[in-house]
Amino acid sequence: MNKKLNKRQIILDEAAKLFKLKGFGGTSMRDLAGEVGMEAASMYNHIKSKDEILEHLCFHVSNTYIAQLAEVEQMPGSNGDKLKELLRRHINLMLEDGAAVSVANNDWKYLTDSKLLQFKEARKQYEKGFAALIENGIAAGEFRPVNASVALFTILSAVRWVELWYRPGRGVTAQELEEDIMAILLNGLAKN
Amino acid sequence: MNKKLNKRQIILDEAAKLFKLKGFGGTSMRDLAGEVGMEAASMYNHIKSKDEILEHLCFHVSNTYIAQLAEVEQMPGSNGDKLKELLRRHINLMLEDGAAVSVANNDWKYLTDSKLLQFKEARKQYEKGFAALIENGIAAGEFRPVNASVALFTILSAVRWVELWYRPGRGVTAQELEEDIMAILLNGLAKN
DNA sequence: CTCTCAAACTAACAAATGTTTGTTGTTGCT
DNA sequence: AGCAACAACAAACATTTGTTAGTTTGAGAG
Repeated sequence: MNKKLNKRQIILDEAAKLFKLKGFGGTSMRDLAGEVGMEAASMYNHIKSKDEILEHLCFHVSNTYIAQLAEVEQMPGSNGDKLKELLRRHINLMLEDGAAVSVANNDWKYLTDSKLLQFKEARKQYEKGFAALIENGIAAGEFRPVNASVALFTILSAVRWVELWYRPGRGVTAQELEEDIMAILLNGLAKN
Repeated sequence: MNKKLNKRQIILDEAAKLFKLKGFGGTSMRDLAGEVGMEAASMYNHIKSKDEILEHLCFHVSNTYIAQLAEVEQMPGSNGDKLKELLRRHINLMLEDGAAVSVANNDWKYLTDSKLLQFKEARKQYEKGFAALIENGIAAGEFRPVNASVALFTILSAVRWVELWYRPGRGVTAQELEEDIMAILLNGLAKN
């Protein structure tokens, strides 16, 4: 009974890796089946369609992000503290589930119709919550009075390279990574 | 005689827009032909293949970046000045040629064989030069002693949202944009 | 042993893909 | 007018695509 869920999970995991590597359009069901170790047709015993795979991966990520936002919003502390914690969790998901995050970042545009709308909406919700932290921080005098949207996208984009670049054991630990990124974004690169 | 170059340019420009919007794999030659205003087969009077289009777009961008690096390297001034100038030009190309930059950022992985290698090499060269500026700046005491690679990718990624987000007349001018981004990256978001 | 049922396979499908072929205007030069 | 080069077209191509149908396999339950 959980054998089925297991095989399904293997397919989803392998799909995330392949989509990250070769893109959604560049990955055929036969490619994926080869990686999983069965024929393409056999996978349809476990998944509904190629689109369903993409949807699962994208919404797994967006749901996690939104849940993290909700948690952080209800924490005590300054806006700076909250922003830092949200960013920390944001980076963490990339480190733990890099392939899925990569797919959600790059291949979401291949979602169809209502699912595409739904995903865009979810992303917008996350960005709105993120921006609110920045705006509140500016209003409270914690942050520089920059354009909040510019700051938001600068920060969110800044951390995107993590999923492209980071591999465990590359001389930089996850902690160092988080610290350096947050140091640059919050305190800047210039010494003064 | 320049009619041919003209049509070819139209195809390349339209391809950049479509690839940005729907991805390389998600754009068929018939889609593109429809946008250009001819049949798919007719385009082969102006271009060699779909791959050639992708190659042109990708290398146009990478060549420009590398040329800008070479120019800035030979300028006088501190490492901070050079970094600032290179970043300014980097952002500028995104503002002026956003679609092509988008393709080079997202669809380069569909390049084939030697072209793929070549592109990766070009990117590495650009990153190396960029990183050298940061390292020299740290050595000279101009910058915080962070990991140069982390700083490099944080900065390069941070500006990537520009091509995804920026549209002229969205309330933020190109100047404000550049200033705010550079302020955050160089001086940080936190007030102190 | 036999029945069952999920999960794998082979084979085939229709649709879409990038590209080639052969042909037909159309333009400009002599 | 006549030739040459170009640029558009329709039709077809071989392949690849995602997916379905029908069949076989194999393990567990009675």
